[in-house]
Amino acid sequence: MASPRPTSDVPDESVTGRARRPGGRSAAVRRRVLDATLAQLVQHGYDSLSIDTVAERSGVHRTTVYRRWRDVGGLLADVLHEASVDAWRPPDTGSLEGDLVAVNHEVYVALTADPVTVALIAASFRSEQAAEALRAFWTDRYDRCADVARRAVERGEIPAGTDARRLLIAATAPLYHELVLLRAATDAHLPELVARSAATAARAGAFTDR
Amino acid sequence: MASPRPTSDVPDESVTGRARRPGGRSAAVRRRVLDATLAQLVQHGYDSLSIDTVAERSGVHRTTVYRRWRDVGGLLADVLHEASVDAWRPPDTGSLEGDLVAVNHEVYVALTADPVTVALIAASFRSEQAAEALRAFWTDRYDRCADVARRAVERGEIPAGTDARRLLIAATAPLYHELVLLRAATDAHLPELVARSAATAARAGAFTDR
DNA sequence: TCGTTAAGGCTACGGTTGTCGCGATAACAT
DNA sequence: ATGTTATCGCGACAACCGTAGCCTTAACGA
Repeated sequence: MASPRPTSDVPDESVTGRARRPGGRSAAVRRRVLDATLAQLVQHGYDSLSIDTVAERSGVHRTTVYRRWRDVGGLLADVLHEASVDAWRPPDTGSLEGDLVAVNHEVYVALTADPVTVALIAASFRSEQAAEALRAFWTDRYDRCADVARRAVERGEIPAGTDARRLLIAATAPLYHELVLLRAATDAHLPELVARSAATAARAGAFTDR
Repeated sequence: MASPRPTSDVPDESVTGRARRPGGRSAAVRRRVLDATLAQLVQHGYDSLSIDTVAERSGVHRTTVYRRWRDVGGLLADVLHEASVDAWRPPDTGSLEGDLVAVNHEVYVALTADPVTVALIAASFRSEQAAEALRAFWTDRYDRCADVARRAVERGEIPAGTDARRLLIAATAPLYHELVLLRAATDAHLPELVARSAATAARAGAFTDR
């Protein structure tokens, strides 16, 4: 006994293509596969994304991709994971309305110009990994956005006790609803309109507990 | 010439499994297939839904189902189409808040207890037919909900000029967001909470134009 | 340097998915 | 009644998807 060899510990991050021998080759494989995934997605859209196309494009063997990422959702989850390890902070424009408008513009761009976001949402219905990655990503972002509400309270714009998460969701959800679920005609100043509504609502105390 | 034979008119509703000879056999086939689709969905979930399973279950040949409905999205679109031809009216409880809460309870049930809704959303990412059917369904429902806002204006609860669609979306979108996109822990009184926020916002004039 | 072994490459296989062409059947018009 | 033809059933097919087994390569530790 004694020395606990790392034979079967490693928490379990094998989920996102993480390897126990990440040096050299494995890292190169991951890089090639993720690059190929993103390139394929950008060039030919979500429907073209399959393990096979990514494998061929990356030059990595089919079975290897299957083993490490399991399915398309796994690939996208890893892409998102890599992209979301950043120092993103919510905008700080000096007013609640300004902050919310800025956030919504980012959401708008993500939903209309960035194929990864929509692809991940689509994949989340067919892959538990994708769903989990998306949930984690959004939770993280909404947590970081708590500052927006906190600052607004400090400035006296909105009542103390305002629930930051509810406020942020009220500000962004209609955008997702229109663009992702309804796929309605995209009105270019919808982000502003929705953000302003949410700000008004917050000022009226719509998101205070109880 | 003369007599315009119905050889190739029929607008184009062939999209939803509609046949040009709907009598007897075709009608029976449609019935069996739609019944099988719904039964399969209820019993084994969306993932189990494929043209093949539905065909086998219904006793209709694979190729026939492929020809008339094209893909799973087409099947679900037809199921929805059949189910949504009803006389649904938005609730009329006597107050805006009451109406919104009632609507949200219906949405909540649809998203947590009715497999068709979520299945259709999932399918809408992979099938143009499903996306179109969903868009049409929601447009229709939001249109009917305009009464809720109209009555609230008449009662003097909210300002004239309130945009009914924006109000309704503000009331329901956070629910879709939490349950469908985030798949967050389902808080049983979330529908009420969100509806009340929207009512407060509407009273504060958050949804008036400009 | 060298042994251990995780990870990648390869081949092969069975199941599923979507399509095509043909012949049979029955809906509808005359 | 009878002819036309839309629709269905059928068999076959290629393409794709996911997995298993086995061998090779190279990461890592001693």
